[in-house]
Amino acid sequence: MTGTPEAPTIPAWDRSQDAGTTPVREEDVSPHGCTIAHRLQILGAVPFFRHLAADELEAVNDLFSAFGYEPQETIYMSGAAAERLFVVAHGTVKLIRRTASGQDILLDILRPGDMFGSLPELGTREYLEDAEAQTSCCVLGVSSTDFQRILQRYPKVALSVLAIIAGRLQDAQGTISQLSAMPVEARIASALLKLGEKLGVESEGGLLLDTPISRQDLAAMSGTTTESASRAMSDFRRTGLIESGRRWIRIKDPDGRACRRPGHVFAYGTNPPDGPPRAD
Amino acid sequence: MTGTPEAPTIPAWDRSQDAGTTPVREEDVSPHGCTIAHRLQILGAVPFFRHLAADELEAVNDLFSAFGYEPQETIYMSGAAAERLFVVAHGTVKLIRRTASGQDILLDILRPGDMFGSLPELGTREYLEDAEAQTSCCVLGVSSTDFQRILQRYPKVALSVLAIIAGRLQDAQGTISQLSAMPVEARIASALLKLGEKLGVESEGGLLLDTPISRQDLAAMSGTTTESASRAMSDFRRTGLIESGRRWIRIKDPDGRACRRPGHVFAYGTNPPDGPPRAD
DNA sequence: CGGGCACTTGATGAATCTCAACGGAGGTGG
DNA sequence: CCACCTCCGTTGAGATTCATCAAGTGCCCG
Repeated sequence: MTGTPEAPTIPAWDRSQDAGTTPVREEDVSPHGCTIAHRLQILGAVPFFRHLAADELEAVNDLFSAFGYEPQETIYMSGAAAERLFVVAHGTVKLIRRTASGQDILLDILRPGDMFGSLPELGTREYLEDAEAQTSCCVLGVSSTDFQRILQRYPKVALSVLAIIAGRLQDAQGTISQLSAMPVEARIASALLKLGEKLGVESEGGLLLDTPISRQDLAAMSGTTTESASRAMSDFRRTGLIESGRRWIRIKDPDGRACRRPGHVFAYGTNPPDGPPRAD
Repeated sequence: MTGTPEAPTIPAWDRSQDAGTTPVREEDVSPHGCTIAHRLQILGAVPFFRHLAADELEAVNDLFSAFGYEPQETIYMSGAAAERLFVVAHGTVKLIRRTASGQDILLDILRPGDMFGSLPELGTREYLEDAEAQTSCCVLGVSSTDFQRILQRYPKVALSVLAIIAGRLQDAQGTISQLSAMPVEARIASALLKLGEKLGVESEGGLLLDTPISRQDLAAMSGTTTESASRAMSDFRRTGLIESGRRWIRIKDPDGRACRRPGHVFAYGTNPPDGPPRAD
């Protein structure tokens, strides 16, 4: 019993606005966001359920349950039995690996429509990472066995899930090569761009990361310390590449009109668009 | 046209034995290893085709072609159109990301039965990594569209592939946390244990890595330099943990009777078996 | 028998972690 | 509404790991 949502905690819908001087507005999570009526709509928008017929979607929907979490609350912990697969409905969720040395690694930040948790037929019977609510959020959960049945009944869903997981594998491999080859400042820049693509919303002055990202989050994404992350961010701010404050960040020139020049730190993309210059 | 095996190169079956003082015997790759007759047997042993009926397997087999490569030969390069999926039949294959800084990252070493290359329905239309023959090897290739059809026709295959890719994602995430959190020596030790699990064969005196692994390979797996890898290996050798020579390695105590004690470098496993000790 | 490659080892310096201290924002309780 | 307190972010100085540069050895192959 270590955080598996068998007995879902009370949703914290009544959470007061966190925003002060922050330009980041908290995702508006209202109680009816997870009512049975709306879950259909949410599941229907999930990439791998998109192609299901209405009645099929309804059948699938019956297998899911909703769970609410408040910020920083644990959804599951590594080591717990991996018996459930989740889909984010509202808010954002962090996937974190805790290492023996006490250092936390932020593997991913998930938005509505993203899946996480246990994948069926996977050898592992335990979660290998922690899942934690980053914002006030609502997730839909299905048992592994039920999801397994869904995959068997609707092959197209299985193919979509495969594509998603394969994409994540590619991303992870990109992260591996960055951790191996790039200096801290470039890794932070790369993390910012990745977050921008994923969570950015256009605002006057640039891409605003629409969820509270701390220096520690950036450090945990980049395999460094909060101090180093802070130093890099200060540099970027001084150079005018970003604006930032307490748990909010705006990337001033995401498209790289001024940034992605060769030699510049922001030139490091997530995936090199063209063939890498071999060093023969 | 940059290395896609449209026109497969001549197999180099006649390659003379590389073994000198090395205890690593080259995989015995004979020409008939890839004859049509034997391909059925090979494909039937592939994890995700194992459950196909004989006639189904035969139909699938017809879609594959065999390609032979000699050591260090490129199977495909990153940036090339990703239009083919491969399965290793004989030998071993390295997946390598080449970074802009010229540093190579060794993502994986693949054994017979392992798949690599393009996954269908995946957004990417180009390979993101290089695939290179590590030993003399034979691979079976199928076009992405044909593989897509296979997946659609045999849902069980799709589920198996999903499980495999999901497992690789977990591994990759483990690597990420190691690169982020562990010092060089521990990363090398961890790489050795991973290789041991994957490529090790019992031999008197310990687990012998049954494929030629250079210091540079270890460095590229661990995100460090050949010099650092060499220093770590020298330490391990002095401590009696391993034996090694020119492109061969024997792990003397893989089960960790003497090694996996707490505090020891070899205590770092690939995935922590029990809940991580939080540093609260 | 010569050259190249894999490996080793040492010295140096740069990148980055660690430790430490400080300022401000936001939230809490009086 | 103000005082306090905690957490986030910042910055500096010192310690440390690690990459880099530079030789040097032995094995294998041509």
